[in-house]
Parts: sequence; C-alpha cells; structure tokens
Amino acid sequence: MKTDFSPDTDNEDIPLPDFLTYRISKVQAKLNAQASAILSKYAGLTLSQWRVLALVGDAGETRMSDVARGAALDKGLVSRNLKVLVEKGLILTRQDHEDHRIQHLCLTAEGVEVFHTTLPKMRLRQNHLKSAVPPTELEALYSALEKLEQAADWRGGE
Amino acid sequence: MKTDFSPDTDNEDIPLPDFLTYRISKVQAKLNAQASAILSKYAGLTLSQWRVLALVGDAGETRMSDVARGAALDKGLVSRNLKVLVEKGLILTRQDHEDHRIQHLCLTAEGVEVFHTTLPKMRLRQNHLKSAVPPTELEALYSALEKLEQAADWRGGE
DNA sequence: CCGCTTTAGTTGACAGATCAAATGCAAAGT
DNA sequence: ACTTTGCATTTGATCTGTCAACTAAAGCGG
Repeated sequence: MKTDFSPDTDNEDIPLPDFLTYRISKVQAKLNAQASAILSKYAGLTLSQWRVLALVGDAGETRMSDVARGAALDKGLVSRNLKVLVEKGLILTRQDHEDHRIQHLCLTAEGVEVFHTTLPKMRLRQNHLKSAVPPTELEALYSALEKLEQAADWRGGE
Repeated sequence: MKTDFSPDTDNEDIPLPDFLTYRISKVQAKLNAQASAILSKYAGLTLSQWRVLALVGDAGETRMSDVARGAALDKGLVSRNLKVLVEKGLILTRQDHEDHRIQHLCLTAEGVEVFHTTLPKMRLRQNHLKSAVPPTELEALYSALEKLEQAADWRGGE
C-alpha cells in the first residue's frame, strides 16, 4: 500500500483509500476516543453528553432546540442525551408557562460542579492538541477545514 | 502565552464548543454524508463497504486480514462488509489450500464493473475537495493531521 | 505427538448517530 | 370555531463502528 500523502504529487490518480477523507476520519476517531476516555474517567459522561452539558452550562439557560441548532447536533440525539443528563441530576428542565412546547434547561448544582471540574481537563487537552501543531499550520488547518466543509456540500453531478 | 492564574476569569482560551475537535468532527460528518450520498446513488454501497471493495479492487487479490490491517479498519467490520459484498456478488472468496484459515479475495466481474464506475466519481469528489483548499493549506492540513493524530494518544494526567 | 501460543476470521452485544414518523401544542387562515 | 400549518420535542427503526468472546487452524517447543 502507498504511504505517501504529499499533496503536490499528481492528483490525477488518487490512491484508493480516499486519502484526505480517510485521514480525517481516522484522526477524528482518535480524538473522539481521547475525549471519551477523559470524560468517562472524570465525569462518567460520553462526549455528546458532555457537549450538551457544556452547551447548557455555557448558555446558562437555553432550550433544547437552541442547543441542537447551535451545536449542529441531531435533535434526536440531543433529546436522548438530555434525558440521561436529567436522570443523572445534572440538568433541570422547566416547562415554559406560556408555550407548553418549550422546555427551559439549566444545570443543577451538581451539573455545575461536574461542568467546572471537567472543563479544565478538556481545556488542558485542547491546549495540548493545539500546542502539538505549529501556529501557522493551526491557522491553515482551521481555514482548510472551513473550505472543506463548504466543499462537502457539493453533490456529484449528473 | 504565559501562565494565567486568575481564578474565575479563565475566559481567554477556548470557547465552549471545543473548537478544534468540534470543527473536525463536524467536517468529518459532512464529508461522510457526501461520500455516502454519492455511493448510495451510484453503487448502492455504504462508505465502508466501498472502502473494502476499493481495497480489494486495488490489490487485485488479498486476504481479509491484509485489508483490515492496511486500512486500519476493525476486522469485525471488514468481515461484515465483506459478507454483504459477497452476497451482492461483487467479491469472490476462495479458501487457501495450504492454510485453511485464509480466504483469498478478489472482485467478480460485476465487482470490477461497480468499482470502475464508482471510482471516477469518487476521484472527482476527491479532486473537488482538494481543489477547494489552496495547496499550501492542503499541505499544512496533512501535516497538522499527522501531528494531531499523535497528540491524540496522550491521556490526561493524574 | 501433545499441549501452548498465535493467527484468521466470525459473531454477539452494545454505544452512538441518523432519519423519519409521531406527538402535542400553538398560532394563522378561512 | 375549526382546520390547517408549523414548531418543539420524543420515539422507533436502523446503521455504523467498537470490543470482546469465540471457533478453528497453524506453528512451535518439548
């Protein structure tokens, strides 16, 4: 198998395991595993549970739909994660008195505590990751990701 | 870039939706969706099925374990994907006569056809993605991913 | 030969994500 | 008022991927 990812080479024949996307998915899987390990160790939460917790903690008070939209997470997923977090006593839901469809969300005292103990760990990790990549590359990385995300909207012709 | 011990106001660093990792996972999700859409449209295959097909088609003849190792895919996953591909009549398995544990794999005529019709589509997509990112950024992207992947092995202390 | 370790591949259980349909409520249109 | 439309949220079906247990076949040291 070919092990050369130099981008300058003839991009006429891209080797088979879809390199760019394959690389990204592999890195993403490892990053996920890393985050999950930290979270399960310190908080007993999964990554997406933590994301929901963090989003709510950050906003102070929100509704589910805002969380889902803001984080581009599937609403079903958010709903299920929320349910778990409520069962764990980390998040409080309160129904809106005017519009009964809406649930307002906020952290419980315990939720705040979990949030504030895990946040530094997550930040530490984030900093560690960032410091592994030189600043210029980091900037290029963000920029490239942005462009890739847009390019990912295109669907093959015909 | 110096140590900052202000107790409550640690807002300087990373905002909550874990930017780097969050960005990557979002991009990856979109890329996945894009590839899946193309594949289901033209070949009725899922991404990982196609990866297996492509790996076998590329190698001409392999065994399962080589596919799994070469692509860093879970062997269980490869096994299941393979099963589907065999059922679809795209891949042929043949047992080794010396070592009965080993299955040799190759594409059927139909498998080759599917491979050769989908490959250009996937290449087109790959090229489209790559052309959306300037070469310098692309290079930085690869390099950064490499570093991130290593950094993802680090586990938070304590 | 005979256990022991290793290697190839399969299978089952399960977490996580995705999609669509269903529910329940509210507001607008007629 | 009544129907239709629309939003917020839940639920179910289904898929993908991961992990570990399991079968079965070599290989190897005695």
